[in-house]
Amino acid sequence: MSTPGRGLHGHVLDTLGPAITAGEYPAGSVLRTDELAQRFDVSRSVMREAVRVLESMHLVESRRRVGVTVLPACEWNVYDPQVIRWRLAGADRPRQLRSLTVLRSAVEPVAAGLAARHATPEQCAELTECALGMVANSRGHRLQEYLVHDVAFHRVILTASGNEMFARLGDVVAEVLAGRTHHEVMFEDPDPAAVTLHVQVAEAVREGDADRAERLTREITVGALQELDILAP
Amino acid sequence: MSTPGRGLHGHVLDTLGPAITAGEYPAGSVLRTDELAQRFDVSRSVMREAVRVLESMHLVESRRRVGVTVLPACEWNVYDPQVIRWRLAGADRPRQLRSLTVLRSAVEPVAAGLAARHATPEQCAELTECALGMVANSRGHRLQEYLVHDVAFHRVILTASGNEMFARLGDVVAEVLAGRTHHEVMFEDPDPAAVTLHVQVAEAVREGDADRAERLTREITVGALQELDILAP
DNA sequence: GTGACTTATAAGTCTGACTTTTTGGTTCCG
DNA sequence: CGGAACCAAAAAGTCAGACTTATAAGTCAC
Repeated sequence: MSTPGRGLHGHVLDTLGPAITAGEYPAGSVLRTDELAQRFDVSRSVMREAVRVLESMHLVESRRRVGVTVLPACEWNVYDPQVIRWRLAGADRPRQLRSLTVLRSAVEPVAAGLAARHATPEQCAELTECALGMVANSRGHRLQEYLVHDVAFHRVILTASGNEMFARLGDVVAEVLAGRTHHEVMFEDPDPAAVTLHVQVAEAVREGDADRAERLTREITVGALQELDILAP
Repeated sequence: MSTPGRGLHGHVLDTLGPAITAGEYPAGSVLRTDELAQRFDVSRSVMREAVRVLESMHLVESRRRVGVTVLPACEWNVYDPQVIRWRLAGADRPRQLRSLTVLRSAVEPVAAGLAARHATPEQCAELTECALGMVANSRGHRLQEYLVHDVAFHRVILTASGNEMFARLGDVVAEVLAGRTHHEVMFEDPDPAAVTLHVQVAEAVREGDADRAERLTREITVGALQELDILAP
């Protein structure tokens, strides 16, 4: 996915990144650039570039006379799309999926409210189209087609909010929705109530009703939380 | 701040990063590694490491026979703390501050609600202490001392939420609060109502009243939005 | 045991030669 | 005139090796 194998250092990252985020090297582990270079059969220059990238993600720290130290998970740049992808591909996928879903539940309602205020006519149209696409594919095991429209729907909401930080979460939401469809629950057709909510959100945004858009989106995200059993007992 | 001058490539980044995020090189601009290396008087290896880091932040893209192309702002990893710092230090500081404040307004109330459910006794105590510290420094131009406790308060909330994604926004919130105190409004003592709200949030969290904690925190963030004139007419 | 000194180590840096990919032009044929 | 195949240049990518620098850790004298 995304941009695989953009050079040798990319290949190294595709191996080291997942290994570190999966906890294969516990925090405090020390690696040596030269040894890694040998192990991956690349030159030191290439290895150094890879380490620099890991360092910019705060996955490791490089210090003279010590080596490359793996940092504790609380230091990681968990918003880096690459890190998110690595973690979703690894062992703590469930944990990551929960974190992201909680984040969604905080952000998307507010984004929907803002979208109701700022969405352009084109975005409103697109939103309606997505909602209709969801309806059209909500029955008969058309999960793949449903997913496409679902992802597009949430992307438009986030973009139309006019907030760049929200907009950049589009990929994250896409990943979560895709993950839900492919690996987790959802073996049968999507919940009709959720579909209806999406249609209503599109309505609210079109009519510029920020409060209603926010409230309805909150219902959607509450549903997402419940699917993962994230709720007070 | 943070980790300045961690090697030559760090110095290059400290110059190139701000320049790019400030829009000094418009999207699509093409740079050449060799030329940059000459300009910064470093070897190509060092320059390449710097470019790799910028690439991992999606600020630039490096392609053979083309060069290093500056990417449009919508591609940037705007959650990267380094990128946030660069942008806050640059020309679109106001815009960045608004984006972050809106993000806060979405995240913090939810985080407070979760904190009410998950906070340990120690965190509750710390929270109360912070609130008291805010009260104690809310009068008599003790802005610096007030800020310290304010930042600590929000950090505890985000951490106590138990969500790693929220916890990592501590630095961002700190940056926003500091920015508000130093550069923007706030030449006089903080709003007494806001101080009271913080005390009440601490109460609500201590009592495990998630709804109240969320509602009160929402009031705090609404205040922050209003300070920046972000509200519907 | 404490402090100053030494040493070994691993990252950091630089240089130069070589490889690979890709673009844009050129040529040749239909 | 237009398109396909070809070629050459440009810039990133890779590698190997020599050298520098910071620093953790060990050593020794006091």
